[in-house]
Amino acid sequence: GTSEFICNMSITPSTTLESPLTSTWGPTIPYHDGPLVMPGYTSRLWSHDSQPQFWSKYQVWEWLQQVMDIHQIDASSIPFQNFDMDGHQLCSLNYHDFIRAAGSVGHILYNSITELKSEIYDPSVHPLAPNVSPTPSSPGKKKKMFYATQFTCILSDIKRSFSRSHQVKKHNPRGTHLWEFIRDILLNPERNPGLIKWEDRTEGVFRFLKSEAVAQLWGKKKNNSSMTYEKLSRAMRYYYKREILERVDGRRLVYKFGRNARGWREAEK
DNA sequence: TTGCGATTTCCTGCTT
DNA sequence: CAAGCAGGAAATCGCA
Repeated sequence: GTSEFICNMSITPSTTLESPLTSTWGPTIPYHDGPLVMPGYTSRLWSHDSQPQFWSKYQVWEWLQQVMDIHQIDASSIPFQNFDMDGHQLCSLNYHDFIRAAGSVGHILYNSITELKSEIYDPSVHPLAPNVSPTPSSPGKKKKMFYATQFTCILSDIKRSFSRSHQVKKHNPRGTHLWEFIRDILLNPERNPGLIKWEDRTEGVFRFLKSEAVAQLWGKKKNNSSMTYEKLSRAMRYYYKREILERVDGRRLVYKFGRNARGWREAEK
């Protein structure tokens, strides 16, 4: 096939709509299925390549989403509010803390963060032919960790491709659907510049405060500069039939999450 | 290449 | 009148 050069991470100058949201919600990174597995797959998922110790709260939250996604676990199965912390705090948690905070999923999260803390990935190194010295300041022990990490990556990839072919179909990675995009804005008040607001948090009722701004942001995510609230709302209305949203009549710009919308509740034990 | 899901685009008509 | 809301119909796009 034709191979196009996709320039998707263009950094646009600040506009009135520019917000912290856009800097971390870049477009999904395209990739082709190369060899057997992809090198550094895990690290590639994180747009923030910084060390977890320096993550912001939002990055921690993003990491949670990614880990849950990789392991095909529904995001609503763990209480995200237990991870309302920045990277420094996250890194200070021990194994039992993770179990306490996330139950059975705790060990997965613990393994992931331990892995990320232990080594800096080098995506340029192919795991099947790792003949590059890792980092300047890491002799023997760290080198071993490096290979262990790469091995874990391979395992993740295998697990992932296995899941892909044998488990529940998953058309899009988490966060690419409109309702998830909306939900994620709602769930990050500190990064939500008054775009959408909860009307009834426990009932899942919310209202657009800046409808066109949200549409622009959505358009930006989809690389569609001509997105409007008019068109976005049509997509929202399609969700009624699928019960991802419930109808709220009489109130303009107000919607409500339906039974098929996941991960918006604050505490479901 | 085809099929399908999830929008995107456009539109007519109705409501606030 | 300007925004929203309702849906139908058809076009797109990415992915399997």
